[in-house]
Amino acid sequence: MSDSSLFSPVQVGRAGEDVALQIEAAILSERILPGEGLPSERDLQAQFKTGRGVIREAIRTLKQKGLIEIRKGAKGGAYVKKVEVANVSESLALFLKQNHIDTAHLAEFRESIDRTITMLAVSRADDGQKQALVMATEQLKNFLDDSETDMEKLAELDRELNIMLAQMTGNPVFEWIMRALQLGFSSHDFALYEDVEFRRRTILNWCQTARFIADNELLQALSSIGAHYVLLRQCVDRCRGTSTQGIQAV
Amino acid sequence: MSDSSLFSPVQVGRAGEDVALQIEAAILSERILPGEGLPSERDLQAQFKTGRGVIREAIRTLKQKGLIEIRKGAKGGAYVKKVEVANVSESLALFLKQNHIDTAHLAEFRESIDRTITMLAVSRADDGQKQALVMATEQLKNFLDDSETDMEKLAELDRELNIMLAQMTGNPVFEWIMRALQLGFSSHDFALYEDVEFRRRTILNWCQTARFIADNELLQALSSIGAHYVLLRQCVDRCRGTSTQGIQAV
DNA sequence: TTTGCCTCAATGGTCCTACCAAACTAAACA
DNA sequence: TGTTTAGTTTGGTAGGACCATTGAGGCAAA
Repeated sequence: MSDSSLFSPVQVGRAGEDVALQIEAAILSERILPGEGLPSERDLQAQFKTGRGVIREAIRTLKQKGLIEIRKGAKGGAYVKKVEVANVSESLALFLKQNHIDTAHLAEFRESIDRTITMLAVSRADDGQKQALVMATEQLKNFLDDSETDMEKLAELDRELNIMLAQMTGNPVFEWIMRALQLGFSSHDFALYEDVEFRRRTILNWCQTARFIADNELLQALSSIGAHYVLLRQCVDRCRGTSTQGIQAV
Repeated sequence: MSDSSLFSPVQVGRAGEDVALQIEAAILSERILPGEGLPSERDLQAQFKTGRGVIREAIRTLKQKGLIEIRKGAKGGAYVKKVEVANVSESLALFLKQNHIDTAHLAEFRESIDRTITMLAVSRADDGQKQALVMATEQLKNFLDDSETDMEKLAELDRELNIMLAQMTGNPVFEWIMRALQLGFSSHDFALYEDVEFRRRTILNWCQTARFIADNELLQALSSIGAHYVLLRQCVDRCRGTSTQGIQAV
């Protein structure tokens, strides 16, 4: 599976950490490439001159970090893989959840990211991408009058739209941040689509935004983004306040 | 340490995952609060009706996630703690590193964040905070003509400045993102301070930016932020290109 | 009483051995 | 030739044993 002289026996204390660090270093320095497999637990046990439990804990750590995946059976073992955005978002979500993030602060952050993304998308995306975005928003309209709404599908579409927009910046970092944010707390966005009236407005707002972007109307697109977050804030307020309160005009 | 009926025995397959999930759920639902301790490994082993190895692997997973810390000896065990930003940044750094992020794309993202932060800081921070920022930048000047530069100290100052600015937005999300970004790849920024000429310009740029912010000169502050990234790009180009190439005028 | 030392028990860290379950391989067989 | 079956590899689990660390409580000396 892999070279034998890559690792050295463990010295003192926290052997598990040591093993994990050595293997992680081997992966990060690309001495072991994604797709390749580590030696079996029993082989590693021999190479590191340690107990199998130590190896298993190290493997566990690396798996948690997203650096490897584990397969059972013959030809099984730990296989190096590329770290996925999902790992970052899980970590982020955990942090946000345990630290009781104010949704208003989160919304403000997302709004700022959205505005930046919109600016970059308008100035960099080609006409094909912009048309594709408009097309995608048109699909949303199918959910306008659908009484028995498939929320799953709707949320999925919304997510794809956000990511499509992020991709149009030509900068993958924005796409990743967007994916992390989405995975982290899509729950908040759900609220927007739960209520019929908010759903209608949100969908129409998406269509409007896409059209402005396609027409290179930056300022109007930004304005439309702003309207989206006005909707979001109203929705959050409404869910928190007296639930029978009516929707105020935008 | 903790209630006895919190957990239930494990059923099938991946017992370790199951245990980890149950404990994680108990932590996230705040049935166990930060500072409190989990039962000892041997107690958990009894409660979950499983082997000690399984418990240890679960504990390892939670430790990696940053949900608990582990102490040895009497009164030792797993203690619940708040997830720290460092966990998010480590995860982020791992992702960025293994996916070979283009520094130009990263810089663009950081620049956009910096601009947003600056806008919010100018409009929300009180005069005290703004003065404090100016004061802090003045400290940088001590490093202007210092021949034997303490890079550690300088980098630390730079980091604190960025975080101070992020705090001035009044939105903790920006502070956390900034911390994550800093921890993730401060290495790139180091380059700016390595070269004497770049260091001089960067320090003066910081002072300028702080003054503009203190004077509520938003546009000029943003312009100054832009200049910072022009410097950064030049520096990166220079390091990548022929190393003897001179610094072009800004 | 106070201080310093010592012992002891609790607990995580490591090692080992055994067995089970899954999954791929190859031989045996129809 | 195609299918079934037995074997082998490998991770998953169980349980026991011992070590190192650490905190607490007791004991003795000042």
